[in-house]
Amino acid sequence: MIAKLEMFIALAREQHFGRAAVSLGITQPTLSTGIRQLEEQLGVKLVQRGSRFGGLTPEGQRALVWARQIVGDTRRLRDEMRASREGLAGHLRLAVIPTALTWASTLAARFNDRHPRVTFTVLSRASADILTMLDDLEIDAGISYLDNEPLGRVTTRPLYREAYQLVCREDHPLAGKETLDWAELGSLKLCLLTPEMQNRRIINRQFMEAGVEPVAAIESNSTVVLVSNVLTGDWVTILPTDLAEFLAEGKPLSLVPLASDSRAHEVGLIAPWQEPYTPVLQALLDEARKLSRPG
Amino acid sequence: MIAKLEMFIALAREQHFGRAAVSLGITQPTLSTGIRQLEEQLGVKLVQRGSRFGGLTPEGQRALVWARQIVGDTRRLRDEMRASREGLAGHLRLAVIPTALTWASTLAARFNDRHPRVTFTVLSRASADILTMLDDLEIDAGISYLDNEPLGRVTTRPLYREAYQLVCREDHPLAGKETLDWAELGSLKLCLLTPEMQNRRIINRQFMEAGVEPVAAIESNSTVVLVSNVLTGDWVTILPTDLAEFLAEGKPLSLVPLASDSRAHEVGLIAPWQEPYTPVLQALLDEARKLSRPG
DNA sequence: AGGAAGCCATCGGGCGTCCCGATTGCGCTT
DNA sequence: AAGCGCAATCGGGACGCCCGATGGCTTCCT
Repeated sequence: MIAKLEMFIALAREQHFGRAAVSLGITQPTLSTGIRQLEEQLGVKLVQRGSRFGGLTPEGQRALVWARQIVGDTRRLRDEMRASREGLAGHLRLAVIPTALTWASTLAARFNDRHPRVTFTVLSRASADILTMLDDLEIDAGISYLDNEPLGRVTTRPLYREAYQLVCREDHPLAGKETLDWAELGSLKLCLLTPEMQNRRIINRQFMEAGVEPVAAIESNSTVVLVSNVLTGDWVTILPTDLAEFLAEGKPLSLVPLASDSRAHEVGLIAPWQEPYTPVLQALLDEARKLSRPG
Repeated sequence: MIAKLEMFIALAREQHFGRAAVSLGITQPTLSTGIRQLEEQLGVKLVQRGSRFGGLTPEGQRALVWARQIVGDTRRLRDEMRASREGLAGHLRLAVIPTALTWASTLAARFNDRHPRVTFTVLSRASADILTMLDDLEIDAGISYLDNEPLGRVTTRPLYREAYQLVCREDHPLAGKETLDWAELGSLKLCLLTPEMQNRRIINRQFMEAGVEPVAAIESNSTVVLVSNVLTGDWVTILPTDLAEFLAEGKPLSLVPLASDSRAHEVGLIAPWQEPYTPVLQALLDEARKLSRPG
């Protein structure tokens, strides 16, 4: 039964019988009969079929909610029993927005310091992906913006509020200034994250509120691209403080704080809401609370 | 896996391998190996053994919480799919404190009127039993006192507040009085519920606060016994209003309201907390809300 | 102290179910 | 009309589960 629910979840995620089967390490016929049996046991059609996958039925949508809960709880049961057997041990999978990667690494490092037998996978993902990955049980927790997208059934621990810095070469005209207003950046050669990333949308909003409409001539989904671009020419970029300091370290770059928005965007740890918490996740939430920086 | 979790839950409930097996309709060896396999899969000893059942280990206690959740969600998944197949249909099992039985019957009747394909089992149980039966998934909801025992992870819907009446024969000296104080009952021949029932403990407290210490010469766990006793002699009993009116109807009995406690004890529907709710349970909670009587 | 009874673990056999590779059937594209 | 991608179906081998029988241990009773 639980195995079939896992098949169902994988199918809903992949939207494709073959890929779902591969992702589970089974063959397509096995998954096909598994789904059929699940439908028979529940007495409901879960999947719209017509010689290819055609989405979930409304019943399938509802069943998916329960399936995620059941499968998730089963994994949590296993995890907790392993923890009670081996002490705090196991593997935590995190997905993190690019601009919070340095924080994620700090969190993981501190946690591993305290609990050496817990290992980590840290993935860089867009904030919207993080929520679906949480739903699909692909990750155990995420780090993302807390105050924007509808979050759903999750627990959050604030970590910090994003403040932004202009990053430019040391020989750039703006280098060395004390602070800058967003309005002063309207005419610069900007390279920024791609617009599907929430960080970019936040920056866009800041510009809009300042009344300027900048052109990002170079876009990327990687902050490394942004910074290396700044190094090669008279480009500038805009990055959150921590990440800016990290990437600029040891390079001929200058950071200029940007006028900070009083209601700056809050970034924090996001974990599935559950009752009770497994020891590992509880410890991670505790660690995040310790790490959190007011303001 | 789920089957084994059901075995585990049954074992925890029955505290006995043989009885647990019988309650599941399987043989004792099957249950025995099932538990062993569950322990192997989780890598933890769940049950204290020594040629007979010796209770759960601490890990077993924790695992039991998850097991109940997983098995409960699985049943809810099935229920909801059946509901979507056949409309609101199914079976609801309620456990109800004896003094609320008339309310339970009203609730069940109204609900069945609106949703004819939902059938009911209504059990009369002590309030403490109701909570363990909820935990053990033996019932879907209960009706009990809301403001006394620690309730745990449940949802509640208030139904009414208990007010008490003295029940006596029409030819009894007290018959026909407007009201009575608890203190005036100290010397009467009382028959009351047995002390393990919470209703009796509430009544005891009322007496204690009134400064009298009555002797219940006849005790029973059935309100029918109480009333039939009142009928046969110069006994009196004390019952909540609704039940008193119901049992006294058509009999030569007289009801006298007792000075009501301002913080009278609240009685209501109790269902396991869950997210989301199944359609049937949601409908029951809605019905209870409609039925609820302020005051 | 000895016998009996209760309780849980283990054993061996029969049956059901699951999984896989191969193949078929369907619909869309070219 | 042919090709291709996708999901369903088929047949066989293996694994796991359940049962009845049995054994070892403890506890209770006499």
